[in-house]
Amino acid sequence: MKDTATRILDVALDLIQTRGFSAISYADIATRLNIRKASIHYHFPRKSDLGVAVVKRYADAMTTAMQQAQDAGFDHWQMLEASFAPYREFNQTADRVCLCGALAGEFLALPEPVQEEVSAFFKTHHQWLEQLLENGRDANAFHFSGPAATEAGLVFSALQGALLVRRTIGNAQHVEDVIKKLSARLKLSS
Amino acid sequence: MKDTATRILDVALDLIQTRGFSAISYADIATRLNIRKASIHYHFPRKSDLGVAVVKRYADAMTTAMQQAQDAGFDHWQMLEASFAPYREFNQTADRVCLCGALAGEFLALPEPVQEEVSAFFKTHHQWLEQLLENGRDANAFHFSGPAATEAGLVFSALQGALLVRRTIGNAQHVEDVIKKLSARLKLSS
DNA sequence: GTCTATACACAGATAGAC
DNA sequence: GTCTATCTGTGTATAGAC
Repeated sequence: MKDTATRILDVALDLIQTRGFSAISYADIATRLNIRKASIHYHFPRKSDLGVAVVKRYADAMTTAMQQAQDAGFDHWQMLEASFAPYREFNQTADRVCLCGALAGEFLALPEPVQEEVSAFFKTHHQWLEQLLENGRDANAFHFSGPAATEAGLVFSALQGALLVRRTIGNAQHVEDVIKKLSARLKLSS
Repeated sequence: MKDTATRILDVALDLIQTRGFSAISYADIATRLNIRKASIHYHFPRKSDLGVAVVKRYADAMTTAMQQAQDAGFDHWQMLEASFAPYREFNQTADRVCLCGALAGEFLALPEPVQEEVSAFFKTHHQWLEQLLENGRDANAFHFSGPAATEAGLVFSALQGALLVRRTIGNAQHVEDVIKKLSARLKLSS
C-alpha cells in the first residue's frame, strides 16, 4: 500500500490536471481518499506546499523517463517518440492534459513557489527537446531550418495547445494529428 | 462613458485572461471599478452568467474582426496575418493569453454554460482557419499537405500553446518565433 | 441602478486529543 | 499520523432601502 503522502499527491495530480489548481480544495482530496482535511495539512501544511510537491514529482518523473530512454540507447526517432509518449497517454484519458499546461492558464493566480516550478518544468523540457532536435539534425536524422530552440518552441507549444484544445472540443484525433504533423515536418522540411 | 455592464465585462476579461475563472471573484472586480459586489450581481446574477457574457463578447469580437478583414478584400496572406493579430496583441501585453486558452486549463471546473461557450469558440475559429487555409491552397497562395482541417489544428494549437508557454517562461520572442515558423510552413511545405 | 447589510457555505489553516 | 473541533476569512448570492 502506498503511503498517505503519495496517495494525496496522486489524487491532487488527477484533480489539477482536470480542474486546475484554484478550483480544487483539501476537502475534494480528503473526500476521494476518505480521510480528513487535517491529515492532508499534516503532510502539506499549506496549499502551496502541495502544489509545489505535485509539480516537482511530475517534472522529476518526466526527466527520469527521458533519461531512461536515452540510457536504453534509443535512436533519435525513438527518443522523439518517447518525448511524445506522455502527451499520447494523457490523450487516451477522458480529460487529462499536461499538468503544467493546465496550470499555465491560471499562472498569475498560482502561489509564487508553484509558478517557479511550472516555469522550471517548461524551461527544462523545452531545452531537452531542443537538444534532442539539435543532435538529431547533426546526425542527419531530423531536418528543419533555423535554430533548434525555435523548432523546439513550436513542437512544445503545439503539444501543450493540442491537449488543451482536444479536451475542449472533445476530439482525441486532434492530438494524434498534431503529433503526426510535427513528425512529418522533421522527416523532410525545407 | 461606458455603461457599467460593459466596464464589468472589460475588467472580468482582463482578470480571467491573467488569472483564470475559478481564481477571480466579484470582490476583485468590484474593487477595481470602485463599486459594490451587489451591483455586479444586478447585471450578472450568477458567476456563470458573467462567464458566459465575457466569452460570448470575446468570441463575437473575434468573428467581427475576421469578417471585416474579409470584407476589406484582404488577400490570403493578409487574412492569415489578420488571424494572427489577436495573438500578437496579447503577446505585447505583460501577461495576457487568449481568453479561451486560459479557460481551457480549468475546463472541467467551469460552469457548464461557460464550457459550451469555450467549446463553441474553439470550434468556430478552428473552422474559420480551416476555410482560410483551404481557400488559400486552392488559390496556390498556401502550400501544405493533408486536409486543411488538420493543418488548421496544428496552427491553432500552436498559437494557443505559444501564448501560455511564453507567459510562463517570460519570453515574448517565443510567440513571434512560432508565428514565423507557422507562416514559413505555408510558404513552401512538402 | 447602486447601495448597505446579511445569509450561508466553504475555503485554508490550527489546536489538541488519541 | 490521524482524528474532532474550531477559527477566521472569503466566496456566491439575496433582501430591501435609497
